[in-house]
Amino acid sequence: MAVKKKMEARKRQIIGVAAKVFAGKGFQEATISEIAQKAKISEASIYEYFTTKEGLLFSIPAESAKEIFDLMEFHLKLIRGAANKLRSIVFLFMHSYQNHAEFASIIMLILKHNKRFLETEGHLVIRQGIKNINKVIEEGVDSGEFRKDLNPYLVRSIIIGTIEHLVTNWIMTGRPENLEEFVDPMIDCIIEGIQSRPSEPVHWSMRKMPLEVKNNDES
Amino acid sequence: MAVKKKMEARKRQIIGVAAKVFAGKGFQEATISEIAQKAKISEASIYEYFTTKEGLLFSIPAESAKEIFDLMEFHLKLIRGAANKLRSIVFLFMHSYQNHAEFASIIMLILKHNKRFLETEGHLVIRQGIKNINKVIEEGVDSGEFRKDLNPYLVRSIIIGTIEHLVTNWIMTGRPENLEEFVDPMIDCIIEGIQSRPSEPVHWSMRKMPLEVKNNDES
Amino acid sequence: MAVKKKMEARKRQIIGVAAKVFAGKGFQEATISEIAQKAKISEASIYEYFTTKEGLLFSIPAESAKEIFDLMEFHLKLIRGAANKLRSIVFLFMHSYQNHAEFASIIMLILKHNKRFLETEGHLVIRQGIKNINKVIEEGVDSGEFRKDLNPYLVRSIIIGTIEHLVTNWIMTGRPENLEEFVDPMIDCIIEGIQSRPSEPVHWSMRKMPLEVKNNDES
Amino acid sequence: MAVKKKMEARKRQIIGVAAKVFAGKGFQEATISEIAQKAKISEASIYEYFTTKEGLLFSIPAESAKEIFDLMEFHLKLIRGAANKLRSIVFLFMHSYQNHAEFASIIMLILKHNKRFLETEGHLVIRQGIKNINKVIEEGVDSGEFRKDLNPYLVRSIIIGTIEHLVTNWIMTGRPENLEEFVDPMIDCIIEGIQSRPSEPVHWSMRKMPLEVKNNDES
DNA sequence: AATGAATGAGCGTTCATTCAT
DNA sequence: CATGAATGAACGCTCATTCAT
Repeated sequence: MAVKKKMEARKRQIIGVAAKVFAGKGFQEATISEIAQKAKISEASIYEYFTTKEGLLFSIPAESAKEIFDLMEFHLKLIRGAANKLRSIVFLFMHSYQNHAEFASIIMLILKHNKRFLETEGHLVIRQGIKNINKVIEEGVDSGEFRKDLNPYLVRSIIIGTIEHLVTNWIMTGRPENLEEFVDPMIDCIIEGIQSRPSEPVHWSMRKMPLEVKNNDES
Repeated sequence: MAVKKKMEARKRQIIGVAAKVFAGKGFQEATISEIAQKAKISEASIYEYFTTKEGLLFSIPAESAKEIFDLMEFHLKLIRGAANKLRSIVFLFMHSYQNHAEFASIIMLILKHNKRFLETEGHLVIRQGIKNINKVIEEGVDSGEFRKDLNPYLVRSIIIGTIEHLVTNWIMTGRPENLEEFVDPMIDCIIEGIQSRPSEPVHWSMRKMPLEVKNNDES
Repeated sequence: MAVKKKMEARKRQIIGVAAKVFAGKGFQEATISEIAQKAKISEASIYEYFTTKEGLLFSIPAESAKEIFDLMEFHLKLIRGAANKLRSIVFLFMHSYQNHAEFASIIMLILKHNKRFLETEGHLVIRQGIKNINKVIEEGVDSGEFRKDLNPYLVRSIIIGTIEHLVTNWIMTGRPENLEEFVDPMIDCIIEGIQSRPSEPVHWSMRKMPLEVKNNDES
Repeated sequence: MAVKKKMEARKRQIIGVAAKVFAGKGFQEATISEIAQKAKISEASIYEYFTTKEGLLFSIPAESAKEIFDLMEFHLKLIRGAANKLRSIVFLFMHSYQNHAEFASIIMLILKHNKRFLETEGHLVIRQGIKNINKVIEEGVDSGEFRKDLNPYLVRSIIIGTIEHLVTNWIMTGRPENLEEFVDPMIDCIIEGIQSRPSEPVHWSMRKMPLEVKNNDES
């Protein structure tokens, strides 16, 4: 058991170092040699824990992703109203990416475009998470909070696409400094649309319920 | 003149082949050797036209992108109303990507994440094109068609992010088969929002106006 | 320890093969591939021991040179008289080059003209050795054995230049077969000059003190 | 005829440019492309005048060498005394190298070590010139000016070796700045030897006939 | 005579991966 | 469990040289 623990710890350590290196240089530019050096381990030893370089890459998001989506699921149970749930989801994404820049880099710049990753367990977690978004949208439609004629796949694509675009831009250019500040305007925009209206009745569900009242202690 | 033409033709031919290969295998997986073979040319000759493998890659979008954005600019002059213009823009993107799958692959899966590409002339064209979207949004805000409190960067991000997400998904999974059918729902969604409303007055600008029939007489 | 030894042995083996190949074909004409083949090792393995082809080249003289110059220093301590010391030095050079033709080739035909080699540790050893010649000349001047008005740099240049010329010629043409036979006439010539004299008093220091059991019949 | 002239001029121009490039970068680092560019000619055209890159290299010294050795022959006829003739020869070499640094570089760093060059017409000229030195030495021996027991090959090697060493050092390090100031001390040294003598009878031929005002202080 | 275009032939170097110890 | 040592397998890129025009 202690042995298993140790192995798990070692594995996590390698993943941590690999995440840094992959995020910094991309998959191809990164080398096992560099990862080994920075993890103070031999190259050969890395192959004791991971079958290939790509296998190591694919192992990176598993934990973080699970963490995020578990948290998401937890939050969604506490919140009422599809709009507020969406806001919570978007916030959680933005917050997580903002505070895990390496994770964000790896997801947005490397894994998102790797077809082999799609069949990975790491991606399974992500797919599960995305289903939650679908569920919330459908919930909103069913409850009458959202328009009946919505295409949930499209709405989900708008939400995720926007998030990914903002995060990718943030990674590539460094701007904007604070991703979270886009959460509210973004949700507002998606909920209400960009069209101006004579008189805008504020639906109850639009009352912002700030997420900030959570303690987010990440080391 | 004929000489120049010939060189240009050769160059274009190489670009065409390279686009296919890069789109099919990604940048790293693709080899100059394969491109040369398929272009029925020697590897060395490729280096007569392009300085490096990456230089060749960066040369691919230049023309197509310019074509698209020129067309976009042309259309935008003919269309009245910011919403309709946005619809036109989105349609043009979707249509172009749909009909240039390789171009789409290269942009979405390879170039979008290459920092060196950002400083390329190919990217300059794209940046110019994106400015047009900004302009349309600002125009809509100024004319009162859109809400005054919009953050144009955000709106642009929603539009581009959504497009990129849909296109990327389309490339990665093969579905949905028809990108263009997303144009109207997407624009509707973004303009009106996803919120259901008691009575939804249709703003004049929401009247769908097919792109092909220009000249919109708003009586 | 045994491990270190093995690596060192391997390294030396590669150096040995490389010396042969470089000496035979010159630097550019030689290929890593050939060296690897002859050393019965993979090309990649060579790069485990040496960073570049040039690095491998530069590693060749290090040991041999050190050996020679150490021996020189040892001998110089045993010999009295600057002239005899010079004779010893020249003999040692000629003897070494004669018996290490590859080493001679590499030094004379390849390294001597490589500016990057000047900043190498291998060259450092050589510079140290040359300093010894300077010291002997200065010693001879100080002791009155040599003329007071000598320019030591010039004298050294005469000695080294002559050696290099003879050795280079020997490498390039194969003649003369025996380099060592030039040692005595050369030193005599440099010590006494080529001028004929009415009566030539033999200074005590000119008594040849042979390094080897050479028969020097000075009648 | 005018055509021939033009071709000759063109050839000389190419040689001039090639000399600069080869001297500056060495044979391997130099490229036909660079030479062509600097000569404002196409690469292909160079091959109208020279069969190969090496052929071009070998063509460089022909003229300059002939010039020098013709001049040498001319001078030697005017001078009396083997020692003075040697002085003149050495001066001519040093002077020529000093004033044709590129020529010096090419001879000393590139051609001297090329076995194929030995069979070239360019080398023939040089061999012819060197024979003159032999002749002078033999003349000196026959006339009694030099010792009877001299090995002319050795003496010649001392002279040429020293020159080559000084020139090579000058090229490689940039010092000493004035090669000519070595002529007198060098000849003195070789003629008289480095040995100090109780009373030095100055042979008439030793009267220095300074070509330049010496004063040789090199650090 | 001049050259634009094309290429054959190589080569050094990198790295993920394996395996005996 | 850890790793030192070895390597197979590529690949991008360079350049001297050729030849049709």
